[in-house]
Amino acid sequence: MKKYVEIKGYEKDFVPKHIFECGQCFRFKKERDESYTIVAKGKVINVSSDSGNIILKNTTDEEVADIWFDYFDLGTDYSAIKKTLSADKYLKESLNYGNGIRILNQDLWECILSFIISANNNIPRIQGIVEKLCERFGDKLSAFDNTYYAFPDADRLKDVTKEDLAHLRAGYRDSYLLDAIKKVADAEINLDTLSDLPTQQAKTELLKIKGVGNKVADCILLFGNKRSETFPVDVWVKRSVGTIYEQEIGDMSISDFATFKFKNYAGYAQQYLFYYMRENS
DNA sequence: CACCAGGCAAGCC
DNA sequence: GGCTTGCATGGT
Repeated sequence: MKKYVEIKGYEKDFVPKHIFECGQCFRFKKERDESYTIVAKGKVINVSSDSGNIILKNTTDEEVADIWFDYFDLGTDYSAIKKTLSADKYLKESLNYGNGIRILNQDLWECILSFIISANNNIPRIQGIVEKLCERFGDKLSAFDNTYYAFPDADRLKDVTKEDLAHLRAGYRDSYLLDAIKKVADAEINLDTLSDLPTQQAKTELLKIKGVGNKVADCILLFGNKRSETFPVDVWVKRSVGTIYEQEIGDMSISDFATFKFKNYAGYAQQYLFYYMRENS
């Protein structure tokens, strides 16, 4: 059986380095050949690009159709997004810098726990904590002569205790993780139907979880629930947008202003901006 | 030894 | 309602 897939037609809009290192996802490993090995959707694949073609190793055409096409957002035309957003002169530099970024459609549950962990934390440490969570509680996966671990679902985690979580070294976030696990495992929050709700209601549901505030909820909605109109505002984005668009914002919040201004492309704009600001400050 | 990291909850007013 | 403060942990 063929164990890799080559996908043509994404010449300018698929750059693995920018996709994985722009801060949206935490479970990737850069290999010596500049490819990226990732664990997602309970599977391990290696991602690279070769003269404009996407190369996915350890997968099949069927999985591409069922999983990876959606995960990599391959149905979205990023050239069109960039063309529209570049009408804004302040975004041009960010769009150029982050060329080839795509907003991944990640697992909702994984996003909830990952972005709870992300609060007041730095990216290497977030990655380490998420990895330890998977090693401890996730299913073992074998690929590329190595062992990897899937992200554990809520049911698998439903009986973990604070003591179990202590080795993650997540600090005060332990109780937040436990609250998320409880509310989802007990179906107090139904993740299967979250997509059916209007964005504001979906956000209200997520805000019931301790440790999920405005910014974390927006990240979950954007990266795990296809809400591309959401615009997560962290310190970097706040500083740049707040000064760039000072005249236009008026009494709106930065987030509401961005959704008003960029509409369904707000989430994309945010990610280009965030990546550019974080790498160039 | 300070200060910081993709914020948040709790406690004030 | 908006504003301030404390916060586990590990790196610099």
